[in-house]
Amino acid sequence: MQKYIKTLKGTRLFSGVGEDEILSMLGCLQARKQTFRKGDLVFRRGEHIRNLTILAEGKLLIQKDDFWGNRSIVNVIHEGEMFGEAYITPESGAILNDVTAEEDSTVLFFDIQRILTVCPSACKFHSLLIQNLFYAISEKNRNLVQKIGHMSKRSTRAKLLSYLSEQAGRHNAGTFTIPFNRQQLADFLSVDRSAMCSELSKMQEEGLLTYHKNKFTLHASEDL
Amino acid sequence: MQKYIKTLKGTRLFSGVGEDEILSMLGCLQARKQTFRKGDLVFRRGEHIRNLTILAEGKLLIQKDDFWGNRSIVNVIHEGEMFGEAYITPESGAILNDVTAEEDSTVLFFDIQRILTVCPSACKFHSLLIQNLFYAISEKNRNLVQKIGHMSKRSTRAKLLSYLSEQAGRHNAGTFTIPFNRQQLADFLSVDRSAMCSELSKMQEEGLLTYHKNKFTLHASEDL
DNA sequence: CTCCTTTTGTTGTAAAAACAACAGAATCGT
DNA sequence: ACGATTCTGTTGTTTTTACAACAAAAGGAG
Repeated sequence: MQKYIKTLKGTRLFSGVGEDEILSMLGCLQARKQTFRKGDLVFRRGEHIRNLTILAEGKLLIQKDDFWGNRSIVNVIHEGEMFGEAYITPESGAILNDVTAEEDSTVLFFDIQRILTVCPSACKFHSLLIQNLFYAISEKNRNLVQKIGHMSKRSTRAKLLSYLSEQAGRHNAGTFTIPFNRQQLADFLSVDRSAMCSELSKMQEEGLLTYHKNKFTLHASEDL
Repeated sequence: MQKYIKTLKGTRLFSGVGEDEILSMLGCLQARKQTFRKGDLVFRRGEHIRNLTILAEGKLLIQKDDFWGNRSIVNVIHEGEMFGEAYITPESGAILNDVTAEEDSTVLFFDIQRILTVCPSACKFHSLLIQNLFYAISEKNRNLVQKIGHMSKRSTRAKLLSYLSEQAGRHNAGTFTIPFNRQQLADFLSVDRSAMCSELSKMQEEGLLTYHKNKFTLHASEDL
């Protein structure tokens, strides 16, 4: 568990909390860890979630398959991010999506009640933790809204441009690497992979962008 | 302000808090109210949000227009719901969407820091309030994921069915009223209005459903 | 009630996406 | 290094959607 203290220090949830405090909080929050192999299911649709979970290592995909076999990738979870937290509340039913390990991954589980309940003997940093929890889930929320922004675009090209320019903004650079392969990007934007591939080709031909594997470079329109 | 105590009592945020306590908390949280006429902007894209806001009366739409003039409705806010909360955090920039009053509306503003900061002299129900805040924003999150579920469907028909069956589930009945007119429903699902209208016609013709204005009835497939 | 505005439904056409099938490239395990 | 598998790109066909233009219905204001 010690091994992940540094990772936790970098997470939204423990932001501002010192390593020593994190160590003591791990006990207070009844932390538990579990490892998953690539392809394993971390949560399965229909499961009831009782813990706050953080990805300590690896990469996860939140995805949903409908009964026509269409897969939709709702979100990617990177190292240090929290997930499944929206389905911990009493009024929420079971989780509606599968969470699968895209790489070998390590997940930490925390007792949510210990975080939400402010007892008199609370750790010194408890209040900060609560604030961080609020900030973290707010960020999730904003990400979902942004994804909706991409998906709401009418054409595949517009969806791609919306997503890619967001990524460029996030990396603060015209060149960046995306966390998806082609099929996954298509599933994320809810478009057909092959159609998306050919659209990417066209855009490259037209000089809008260049790409190789997952590395993309957007070209500014040189008009002035 | 007194007038809205009963409404507040029914909200997620104040769930479990008595009317007397709410009254005293209103002061503690520095509540402020503002009214808007139909069509007014409650928040404008680019604005920085500093308060937790609850809709006390009326109906709001969270929407975004891109520079091609396509409008996308991200969400509806009904009476008693919280909104804009994801953009209060320090790391979030300005809000990315417009929030407009779909009807004459009354909005209450609360000081978020007073909610998040657990001081020793905190109101008795403060801990409950924090828990409720977490639950409320979690619910928002689940709603966004559900919307993504609708939008991820490939065809207009599948999007409609996904949305309508969710609504049926929510109302726990095959007959229900949706909070959108046709244009708004199209903007919510990100499809063309006229195409959607004709798709609805076809579905009615095929006996899948019946509708009149905003009132829909889904017909179970009578196969057995 | 009547006019005016907004909303809803209809149709045809042009554009775009989904789908399917395949070839080439990259990656992985042994 | 090898074959097997997965990933990426290409193309042609079919289906669906967007778009535009208009008619019908509903709702509001005076």
